[in-house]
Amino acid sequence: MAVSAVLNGARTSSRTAPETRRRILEAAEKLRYRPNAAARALAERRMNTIGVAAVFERSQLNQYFLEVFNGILETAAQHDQTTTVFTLHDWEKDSARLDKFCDGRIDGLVLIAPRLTKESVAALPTHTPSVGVHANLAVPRWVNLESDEERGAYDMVKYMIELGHRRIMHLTGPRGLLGVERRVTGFKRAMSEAGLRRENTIIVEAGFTTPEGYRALRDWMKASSGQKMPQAIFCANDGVATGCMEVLAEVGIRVPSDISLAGFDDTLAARSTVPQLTTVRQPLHEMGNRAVEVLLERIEASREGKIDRAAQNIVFSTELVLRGTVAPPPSQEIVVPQI
Amino acid sequence: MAVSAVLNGARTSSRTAPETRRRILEAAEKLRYRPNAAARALAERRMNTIGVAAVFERSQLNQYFLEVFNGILETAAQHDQTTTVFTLHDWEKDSARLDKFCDGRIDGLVLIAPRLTKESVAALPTHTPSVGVHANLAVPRWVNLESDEERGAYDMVKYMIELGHRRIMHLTGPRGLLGVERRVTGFKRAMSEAGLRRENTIIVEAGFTTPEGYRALRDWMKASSGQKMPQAIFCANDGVATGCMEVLAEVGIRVPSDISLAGFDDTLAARSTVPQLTTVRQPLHEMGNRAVEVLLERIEASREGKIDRAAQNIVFSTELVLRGTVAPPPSQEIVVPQI
DNA sequence: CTGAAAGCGCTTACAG
DNA sequence: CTGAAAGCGCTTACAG
Repeated sequence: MAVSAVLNGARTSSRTAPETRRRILEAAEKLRYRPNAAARALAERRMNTIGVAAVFERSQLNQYFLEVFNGILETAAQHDQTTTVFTLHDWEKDSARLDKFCDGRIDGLVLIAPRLTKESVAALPTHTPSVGVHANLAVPRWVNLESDEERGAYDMVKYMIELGHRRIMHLTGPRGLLGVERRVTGFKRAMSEAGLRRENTIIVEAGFTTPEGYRALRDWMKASSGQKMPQAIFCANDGVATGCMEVLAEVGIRVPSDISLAGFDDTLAARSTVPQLTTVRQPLHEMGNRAVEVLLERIEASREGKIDRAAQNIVFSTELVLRGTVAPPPSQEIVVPQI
Repeated sequence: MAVSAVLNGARTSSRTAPETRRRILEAAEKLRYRPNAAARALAERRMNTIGVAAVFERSQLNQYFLEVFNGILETAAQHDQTTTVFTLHDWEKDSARLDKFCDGRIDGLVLIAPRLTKESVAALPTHTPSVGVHANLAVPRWVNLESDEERGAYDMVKYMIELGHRRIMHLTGPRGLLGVERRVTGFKRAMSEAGLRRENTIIVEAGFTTPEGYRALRDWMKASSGQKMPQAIFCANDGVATGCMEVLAEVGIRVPSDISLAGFDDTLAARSTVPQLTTVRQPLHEMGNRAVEVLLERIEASREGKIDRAAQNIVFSTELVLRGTVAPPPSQEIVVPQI
């Protein structure tokens, strides 16, 4: 008892005699004593650990994940929480495994970009507090952090239009995902507000990775040889935009003098191209920070018995980041070259 | 007892009567029973968790880390181990904290690119098995995974020389680090074997990040205005090479027709530039895989009382990855422009 | 085949 | 101010 009190310092009122205290400290030092985390966790019923679940594939090392994760690590460390990572291969199949992780080894869970279905929502852990970042659907009694992607897309496309662009392509992420559809909606809204219709609007599904961006643009160009190129391409994310840059470089179309190109997210990838990408910033790092704060609040609440039943969406604003890949359109139309 | 035996299945010989077994399973199902990980850890004296320690700064989101980490996660998951991450701000100051993490919450620790000093080596956890990846110095009784960086550098520079390059710059990482010095050594060896001396050899310290690469080349050019540009630049890593591409694009020097450029590591960054970077591949993902395997062996050994006292270095080979940024030098010398 | 008991290493009322 | 005791939820000999 005395040992526990002394060693935990502030935790309990230290009402130990100085001499006893000294002896305890001395012995602890001498023995290189370290309290055992598992035993403490068992007694206190808390691990001081939060879990992060994400799909993490070798093939698509994920800039997006890295930024959010970094924010999570930062805030977790500030609160003396350690972070453990659970990798899934596939949200559809693996969301059942989530429940297994919630076996006392973590106090709460943040799900990064989960792709949930109605069934998998039912399988979500119920005893362990959790929050989502960019979840693809609303979950009852859940907090989800998202950003105003529609607005971001709208702002970017409007900016392109103001520069004089008319014929604009949108290379989308995997259709059906909430965030993807929001970007499509923003794109369409900006186009139609400017009176630009069908013939100027090209929507092609790509994905979220650089190879997918490369493929999508290349395939479209193959199929459209001899037609007019778009004057600008608004991409699903920075990775896709990078893929586009490769295609364009290969065929000798220059960015931004011949064609404008914009990304989304503002990940490290946006600063790794030459010229650097004009993009829509989502505050991913801050969202990671916030996810942990919210989660910690929920953990605290559930400990005090007041389970927070209010579902809420926390919406972050997006921001245009103007760099080197968007410029006024060239005076002459460019024709899709033979590939 | 019976419950434990049944639920753990293979673990103990299941010698339970079918009827008892059925009842147990049924009850477990009905109650949605989940064994408590902390209690199990306490009883079994193992967490089935490995720790990963790395410096993880907001400012320099680290491609290198991401690749190694991904390999670690993969192998850990295969062995049903969870992975927890400890972030340090600074190896020098924080290596004392490492010891605190080793309080029973992890069974072993992998240190990613630790920058150790003699003092911090002494403070390294002794009871918890650990391995290093790219450690900067040899630690007694330790396993360190590294790659043949000298050879990688040598091969790349030799390749440049064979293409006809004579005046070659090496933009180094932070001087003093083992890996950095090895690359410098490989560079120098290739140069001197080819009979290229001082006047053709330009060594400038940069760092490991894109902004540092940008700064270093730009500063050098500022100070060298009117002199001859190098015909090729061999960079400390892919991030630095990306920084160089930015500078060169700004001043209108084309890669690779005017100047050749090579990176190191073959991270995602090497595939995000246009044209893609010619680089030296280190098998980072595989090194992450292997680190976990070795660590798990050591954990097992230490459990069986046979502490493995043999220090060993596991050396992976490097490999030239020829992409788009290295070509024969131009016929005319290029002069450093005024910046 | 089954169950009572001790122990893993802590924390937290509680009685002195 | 101090220490004996119970309990956190498991596993593992051990005796029946």
